[in-house]
Amino acid sequence: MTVFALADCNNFFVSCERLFRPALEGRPVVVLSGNDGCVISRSEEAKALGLGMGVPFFEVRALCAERGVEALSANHELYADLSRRVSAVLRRHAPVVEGYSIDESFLTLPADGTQEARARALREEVRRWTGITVSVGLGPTKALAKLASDRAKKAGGVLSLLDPGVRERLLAELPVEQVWGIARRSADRLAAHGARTAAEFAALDDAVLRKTLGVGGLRLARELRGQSCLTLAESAPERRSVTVSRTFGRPVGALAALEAAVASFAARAAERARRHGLKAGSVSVFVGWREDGRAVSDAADARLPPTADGAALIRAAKSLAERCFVEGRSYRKAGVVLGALEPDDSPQAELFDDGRPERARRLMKAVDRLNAALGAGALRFASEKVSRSWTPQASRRSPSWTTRWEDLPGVRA
DNA sequence: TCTGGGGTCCTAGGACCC
DNA sequence: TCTGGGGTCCTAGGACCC
Repeated sequence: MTVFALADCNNFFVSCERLFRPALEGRPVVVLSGNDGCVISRSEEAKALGLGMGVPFFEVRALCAERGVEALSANHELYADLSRRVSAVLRRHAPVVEGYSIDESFLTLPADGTQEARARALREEVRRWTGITVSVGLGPTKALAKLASDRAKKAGGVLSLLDPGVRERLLAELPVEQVWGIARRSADRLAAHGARTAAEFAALDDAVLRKTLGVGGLRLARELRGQSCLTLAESAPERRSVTVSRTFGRPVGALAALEAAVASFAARAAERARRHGLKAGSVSVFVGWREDGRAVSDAADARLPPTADGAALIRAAKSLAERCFVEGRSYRKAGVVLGALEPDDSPQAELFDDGRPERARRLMKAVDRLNAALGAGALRFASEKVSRSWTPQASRRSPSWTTRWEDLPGVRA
């Protein structure tokens, strides 16, 4: 028998920033999303000031200035690298580690009474080796482990919900919308059946659960009862789609600029697909703008012979952008989604194959190698460069301390 | 007047997650 | 004036097939 554990990095993005700027320790710090739009990570001091998760930065800018809050633009390159390092340590402690998000991993531990000691040891090693603090939740199911990790932060870093009595007390007082997988819509529907706490939710009749929230809801309720329904993914599931999208730094009204943005997104998406050894059989482009104060969007998509060739995907994306484009609209964001992904290992001969796919494959391989050696973006398609007027703002970005030679921190004795 | 039963595949949209 | 970016799964309904 095994138990589930969830290791969750505390205030992850802020913690990453502090690693290389210890002066931020003990001070209120927030990390902002693209265009410095929203608050997406907060230090404990920032939370104490009442800065909420996901609030628009412009609403709290004055408060931040007044209270000396350090606001930083997100540096995902740095966070991704540190996330990999944390996972590497976790893998030393558990045979199966399922990366759930950039800052959370599920793992299993043997149910032999040593779980809490193991969890503490793991937490200590992650801290010592990476500088990141994790909270660990233990439970007989994934949903309960997740719930335990939420509470672990205030309980010394490790919390177990393996004891049924402890579990019952917690679920009885927990508002149902704090359960993993239950948000407002579902909470409203559950309230109609008189279930407002996690315990009341778990106690609902199976048929009612199925009818109200579908199979997912039923599974979740069973998980809260201690009956394990969700298994640990032994290996990462095949990726279904790749999206690259951005809110523009300033509105885009010209087709040429929109096409340049979309070309750039398609190139990045193609790179990501190649990194996963995949090719795409469909491309979709979406654009967003504002009308009477509300956000509206449009999209167009197309099938194409599966490919990971940047040039082919750029061509497709640009023609879709043209299809979406309407003169006079002031676009605020756009994105490219690659779908119908499949492994790129079987060079399935195309009908009327003239050797071009193979040449494109070799070209892309060379581009990827050069960009890996010289730094991302060293080599780009000309169509990306026509206009960069759409580039998002990120004026408060920290250096990529661990992934770019030119950003390597220096140490003075 | 009465209009089957069972299946597949695809897509759009809803809901949720971090 | 200013609200991110990247994902997943499920469901309902339409088209189509025998």
